[in-house]
Amino acid sequence: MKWTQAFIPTLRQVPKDAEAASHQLALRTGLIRQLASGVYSYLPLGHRVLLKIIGIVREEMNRAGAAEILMPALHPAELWKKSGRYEALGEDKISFKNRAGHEFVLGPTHEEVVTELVGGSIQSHRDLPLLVYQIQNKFRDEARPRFGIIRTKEFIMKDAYSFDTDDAGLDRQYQNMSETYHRIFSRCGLTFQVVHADPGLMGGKMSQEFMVVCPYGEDRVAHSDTGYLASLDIAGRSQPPSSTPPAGAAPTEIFETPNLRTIEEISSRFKVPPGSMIKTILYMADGNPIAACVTGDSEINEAKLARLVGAGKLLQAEPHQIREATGAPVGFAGPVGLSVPVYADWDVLALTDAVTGANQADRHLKHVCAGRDFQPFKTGDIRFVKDGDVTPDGKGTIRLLTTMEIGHIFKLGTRYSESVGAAFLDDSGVRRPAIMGCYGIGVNRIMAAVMEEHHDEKGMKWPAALAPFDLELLSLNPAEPEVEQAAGKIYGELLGEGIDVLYDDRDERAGVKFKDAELLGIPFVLVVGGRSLKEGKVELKNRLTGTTEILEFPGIIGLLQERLKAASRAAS
RNA sequence: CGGGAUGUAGCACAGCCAGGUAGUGCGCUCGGUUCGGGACCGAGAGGUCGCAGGUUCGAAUCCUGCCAUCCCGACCA
Repeated sequence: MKWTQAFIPTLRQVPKDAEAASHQLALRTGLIRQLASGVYSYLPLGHRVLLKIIGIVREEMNRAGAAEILMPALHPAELWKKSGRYEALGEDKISFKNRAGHEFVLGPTHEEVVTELVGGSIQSHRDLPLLVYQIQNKFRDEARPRFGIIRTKEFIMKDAYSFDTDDAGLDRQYQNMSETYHRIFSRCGLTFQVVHADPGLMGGKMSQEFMVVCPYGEDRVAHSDTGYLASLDIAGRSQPPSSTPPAGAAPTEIFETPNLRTIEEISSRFKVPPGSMIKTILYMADGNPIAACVTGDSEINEAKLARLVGAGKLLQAEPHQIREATGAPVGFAGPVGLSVPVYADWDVLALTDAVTGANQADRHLKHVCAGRDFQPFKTGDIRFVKDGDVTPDGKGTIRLLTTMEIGHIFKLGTRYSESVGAAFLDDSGVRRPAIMGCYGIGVNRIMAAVMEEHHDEKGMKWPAALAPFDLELLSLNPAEPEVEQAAGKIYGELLGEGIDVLYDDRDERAGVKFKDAELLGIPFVLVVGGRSLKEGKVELKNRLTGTTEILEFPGIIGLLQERLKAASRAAS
C-alpha cells in the first residue's frame, strides 16, 4: 500500500491527554483516534494490527478444536433477568428500549446468550463436549476508562465457552484453553504470567488470569523471587506472632477527638503512627452487621474478608447501620465493647498499645490491647498484602507489581446452564445441566500490551507477527526519476511476491521519512536513495536490531524474502 | 461515584492575576531556493477562546451554573 493512499496521520508532538506509552504511541503513529472517553476508532494501521492479532487468535482457537460463531451484541434484558445478573450489571450496563418498549442490553459478555443458544440445540450427552468462540465488540459503561485502549467502554473480545457432561471434561477443556492462551500470547510477543485469581464464593471453582507486567496496568499482583505469584484477592502472607501485653501495661483511656474521624486526622493531630492504630470498618455480611479490624496502615481486602466470614454478600455498612451497630456516628468505631462479631487481621493481635474509636461521638480510646480489651470473634488474613510481607511459606518477600489482564479462564460449573437452561440426557437417561467454562481474551488489550512492551524512545518496534506491514519501502527524494522508478519497480515486485509492504511515496525530505519510519516501527525498512542506487545497491534497515544491511541488485527480492521469513520464524 | 487538574487553530502552548482589535511554535496552502536524518525565505488560510447565563460601555480575562477530557482512588459480571 502506498503511504499517500493509506491515511496514516502521524503526530510529532504527544497529545497532552495521553500518558501511557501505548496511548501516546498509538496516537502518534496514527493507529487510533478518540471519539469520546473510552471510545476509539482504529485507523488503517491500528486496524491491521488488530487483524493480525485476530488472525493468531483464530488460528490457535481453531487448532484447539473450537468452533467460531458470532452472537448478537443486542441482548433482550429478559435474558439477563433470567440468569439473575441483570441487577449485578448495575451501572456498567448500556441498554435502551426499542419502539415497542422492550429493553435491550448491549452485550458486556455472552454467558447468557451462549447458554440460551447451546441449551436450545443440545439434547444428549452425545452432543457434548462443545467448545465455541467468537470475536466481537463488547460494551460496558466503565466508570473510568483509562490509558487509551487499555480500558475502554467498547472493546474487542475473544470469548469462548465450553460445555461438558462432567468435571473431568471441563478440566480437559480448561487445560486445553490454558495451553492455547500460552501459545497465543507467546506468538504475539508478550511476556506474561499466569496468576491464580479469586475463585469466587460459588462452588470454589477455578480461575486464572493471564497478566502482563506493565506500569499502566490496572491490576496488581503479589510476586516474590522465590516464585510466589498471586492476585491480590488471594495473595496470602505468613502469620506473624501475636504479642502479649507487657506486665503493668496502661489500662485503656478515653480521649476527646472532636471531629477527627480518619486515621490520618488522628495520626497527625496526636502523633500516633497509623501502624499502631486499629481501623474498624462495619460491613453487612448477608444482611448481618460485622466489624473488620486492620492496622491503620493497611487496607481491608473484601474478598479475603468475605472468605473468613463465610459470607456470600459483603457490603460496607450505611451510616445508619453503623450508628445502630456502634452507637456512634461514622468515624468513631472500634472493637472494644462492640456487640457485633469482630473479625481481626493478624496484625491487630500484635498491638499492645493501640488507638482506636471509642464507639462514642468525638472520642477515641488509647492503650488498647488486643486480647485484653476485646476478643475478636475470628482472626485471619484480611488485609491487602504489602511490599515486604513474607510469603505464606515463610521463604520469600512479597513485591507488588502493576499488571494488565489480557486474558482469563474460568471454570463456571452449572451456574448458567441451570439458570438459563442448557441440559442434556446422560447415558442413563437422567437430565443434567451442562458443565461450563468460559475463556476471554482482550484483543485491543493485546495491542496495548504489545505496544507497552515493544518500543523505544524513537517509537514502536513491532514484533514481526503483529506489525501492520511486513516491510516499509522508503524512497528518498522521489523527485529524482531514477529513484522514483527503482522504488516503483521494487514496490511492484514485492506486491507480486505477496509481501505486505508500505511504500512511503510521499514528497517529504529524507529526515521526515526516516523519523516516521522509526516511529511506525515496521520491522524492516528498505531504503532506496540516489546515492547507493548509483552503485546498484539499496539498504535494509532492521528496526528491531538497529542494524543496516546493504543489498545489491539483482536478487534483492529473494534476499528480502529470506530476511522476512527468518524474522517471523524467530517470532514463533 | 469521591478527590485533583485541564479546556484558546489539526497538535503543543502563551495571553487571564491588573477587562480594551486573539498570539507563538509545529503542521497546512501558494511561490521560490533546497533535498540521504524532523530545511530555508516570502506570502497566506485557519479560532462562536468548551457551553449557558450574569457583571460591565466593553469579557478569552471577573462571577454563577453546566459540559467535556485526563490523572489518583472506589468499582470492574
